[in-house]
Amino acid sequence: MANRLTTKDRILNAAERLFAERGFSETSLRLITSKAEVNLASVNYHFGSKKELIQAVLARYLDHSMPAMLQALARLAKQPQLTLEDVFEALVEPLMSANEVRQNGTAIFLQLLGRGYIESQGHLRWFVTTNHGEVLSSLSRVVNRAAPHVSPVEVFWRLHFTLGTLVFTMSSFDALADIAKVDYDQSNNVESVLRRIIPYLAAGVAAPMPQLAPLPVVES
Amino acid sequence: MANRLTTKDRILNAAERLFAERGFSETSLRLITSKAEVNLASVNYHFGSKKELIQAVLARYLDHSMPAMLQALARLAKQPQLTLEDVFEALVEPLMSANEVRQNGTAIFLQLLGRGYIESQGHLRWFVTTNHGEVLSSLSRVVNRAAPHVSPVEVFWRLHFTLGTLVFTMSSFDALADIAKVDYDQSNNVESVLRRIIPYLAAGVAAPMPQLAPLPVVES
DNA sequence: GTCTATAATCAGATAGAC
DNA sequence: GTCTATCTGATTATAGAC
Repeated sequence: MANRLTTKDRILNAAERLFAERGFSETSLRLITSKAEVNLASVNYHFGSKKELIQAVLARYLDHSMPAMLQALARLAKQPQLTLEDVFEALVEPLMSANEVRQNGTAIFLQLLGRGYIESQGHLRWFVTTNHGEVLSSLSRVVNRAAPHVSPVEVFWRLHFTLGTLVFTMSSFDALADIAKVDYDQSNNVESVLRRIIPYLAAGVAAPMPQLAPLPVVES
Repeated sequence: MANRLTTKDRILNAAERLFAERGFSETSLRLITSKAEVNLASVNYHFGSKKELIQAVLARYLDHSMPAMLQALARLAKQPQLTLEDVFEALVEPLMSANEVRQNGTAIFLQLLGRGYIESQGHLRWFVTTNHGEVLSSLSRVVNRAAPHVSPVEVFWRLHFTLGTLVFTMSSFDALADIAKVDYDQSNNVESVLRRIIPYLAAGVAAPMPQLAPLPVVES
């Protein structure tokens, strides 16, 4: 034992890497336990089921980053003047703090989040929104104050557009960074991409309201 | 037979719906063939394997929409004056033309595309980029002309941010449209969301260049 | 082309010895 | 807590009759 992590932690560490890289359903418990060098049965002993392991992996990041997010948002709420760039800038640090959980934690966290939303593992979406919905509503309020010309429902849409930008980019981070290096000789790490993304998000969220023709009836 | 689609088409139709809704690996051939009301073995007879079925499903949309995209881009390239809103507006119609392939085709197409990129089914990424990479490079050129203050490498990043916005939003379309209806009493269909997304994308792509500190060595 | 039947594999979960 | 061995069920794919 001595200089070795507990079995539980070895499982969590191996699982989060594999889940982020390959997705939840593409990652078998057998693969996890072999990478973690622990016994297959230990997953069920420590976590009960694969579903609960997935939630435990995500919880480790959510419990760490969401409070940091809320704090940052609370600080922003007190600020008298507020631009959208300020808002998104302020969220980088809480996101980067996921690197304290683990090396490359920020990328892993955002990849897991994206996979959680997209693999319609119903239980995950429920798990995230019921435990951490406050972050989104708090963010909505701050954004609304920084961009008062954007209606609340439009803020709702644009924050989800923003989430899509973030998680998709992080899911493809390795491939995209490779192309940027090969085709444009530009080096990037997770933080540089996050900062590269900020002006894009800020400008997008602050864009003029769309002019939509009235909807025809029915259709979905 | 008479008034009944061929077995091959019945499989494609059932498969694309299920793949778009649930993802590729979460959709078994058994589920597909039962929804399509055809025999399980017919998938392998007509397509050879699940992998090839996935590619055939995507190909039907790519072969239809990508040429339309290229035409729209060619028209744009000839235009003397060009704004980014023009560019993205012009792409809505080719995207909506996927509805000619099938009811709700646009949403299905974008969901499939997103899942193809995110479920690291390596073969799919390769399949898409080798067959239709020209669309991206053509789009890059047009965008670069409409927003000359954005460097080519930044255009590269921002178009991928844009792809993320699109596919993530469409993957979550039903859930998001539900929330917009319940919480904000706002009805939406696929086209209205696409048009809602345009100002966001246009503003994001046109945003001022990021000011980045020089990168430290190493790190990924 | 379509069907039944089945092969071959792999998944998550568990019983029970230690 | 950890291990081996195994259960149970699902999956893709195929052989072979019709």
